[in-house]
Amino acid sequence: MAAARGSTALDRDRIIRAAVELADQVGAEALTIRKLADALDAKPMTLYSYIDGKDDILDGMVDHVFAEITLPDPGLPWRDAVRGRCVSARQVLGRHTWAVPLLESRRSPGHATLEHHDAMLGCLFRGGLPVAVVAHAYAVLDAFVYGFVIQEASLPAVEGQEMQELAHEMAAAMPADVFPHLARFTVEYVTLPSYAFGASFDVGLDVLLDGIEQLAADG
Amino acid sequence: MAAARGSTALDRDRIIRAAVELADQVGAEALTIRKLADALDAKPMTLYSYIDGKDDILDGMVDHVFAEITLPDPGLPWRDAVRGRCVSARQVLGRHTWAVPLLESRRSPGHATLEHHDAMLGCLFRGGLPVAVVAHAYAVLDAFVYGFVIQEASLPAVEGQEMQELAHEMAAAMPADVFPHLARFTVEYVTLPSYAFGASFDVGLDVLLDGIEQLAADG
DNA sequence: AAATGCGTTCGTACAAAGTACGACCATGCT
DNA sequence: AGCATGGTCGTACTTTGTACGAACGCATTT
Repeated sequence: MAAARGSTALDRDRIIRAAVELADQVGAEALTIRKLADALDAKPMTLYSYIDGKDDILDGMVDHVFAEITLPDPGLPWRDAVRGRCVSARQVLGRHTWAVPLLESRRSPGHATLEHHDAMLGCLFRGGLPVAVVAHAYAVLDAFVYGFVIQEASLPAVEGQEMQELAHEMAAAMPADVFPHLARFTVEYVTLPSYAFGASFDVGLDVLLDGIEQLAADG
Repeated sequence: MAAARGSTALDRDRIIRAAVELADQVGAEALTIRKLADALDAKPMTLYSYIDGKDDILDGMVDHVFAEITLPDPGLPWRDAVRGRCVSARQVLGRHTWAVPLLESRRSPGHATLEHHDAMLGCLFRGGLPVAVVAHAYAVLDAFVYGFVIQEASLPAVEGQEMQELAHEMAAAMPADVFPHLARFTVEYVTLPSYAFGASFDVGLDVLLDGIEQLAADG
């Protein structure tokens, strides 16, 4: 009964956690039952006693990621609370970039996911926003966060030394006569040492929060 | 030499177009070389004369989708032009929901993709926005569009009769003591006949455009 | 005209992956 | 002791991408 190797007994949660870790390392496409089993010191078929096929694992992984995101702090004004959870969401999804595309395909939200959504709505309600504004705020903020993370993930580099080198390469390779504005943008902005794609996150987030406050005030 | 069946001769473009069509019907995960070959009245291996593995097809598909998006109209004020292209982008990506997750994983942007980005930057530059604001505007708007499409795609229904029925089911199944705010939100808002998730798109888009104008004005 | 070569097509086959099936085995209950 | 139960996993089937090389048609060279 006691598992060999120093490993703890297998259970669904341990499998999910190992899957998340593996996906962090090799990406979601490269996550296979066989590798996962290896990582758990088990054989592929053994996992099937605890999980209901690969889709079940993916569902569990998404839920696990949601659980990592800090919930909006109920003690804070709604704006600060929401801001905090959006920043956290970006961080977490940035750690698990494979998760964002998965959010799309998963059909059955887990407990942590629902919990999370509930907390967000509660925060907005407590802020006194009208229902319609709550709905828009929710949709719009999450769209922004998801989309931003997708973009960050698709960038080969995001800032710093590596980014600069890459930007210079790109600038050199970019045919300025075919894509003049792209070329200009790269040379005039992306190659600057101060360039950081991520800076746009705070800008966009604050614009949205301002806008939502405005909607609530007009409402 | 002339292909049998009424089909035109094979070439890369025709393969990509068929792939897009197939993905629209069966989804990106279910897109296989074999099915694609069938759709083209060819055998799997035949495709490899024109394309360089499946990844090449995926790259081509992404580029094809970009080509479908209406470019910002150079004759319009930047705000209207950008707005128009964002609306178009949402429509196009909504038609090809499989494309959004793909944007993340693809590494080599095609010609249409670059063309598209160039046009967007050109539009913003012509509007007289400072480079930094252009960068933020670009990042923030695309984040919003991508993220919104992802969310729309993950919803089982989005509005209308079907949505209402589903919302009622959800409301009935939702344990109000565990997820009170989610329950309230569903009952008070989602079940309304007027509910339409998509309405938040315009709200968010205008908030962002307002914010960008403001950034530009502040210098 | 014959030979040569090149581009296209595709039959075959292999490797990787998900997972159904059923055998094996330790545990605990009667 | 005998038996049921639940976890483990060896085996094997299916689906996928794609390497390999044979077959074929056309054009160019000799």
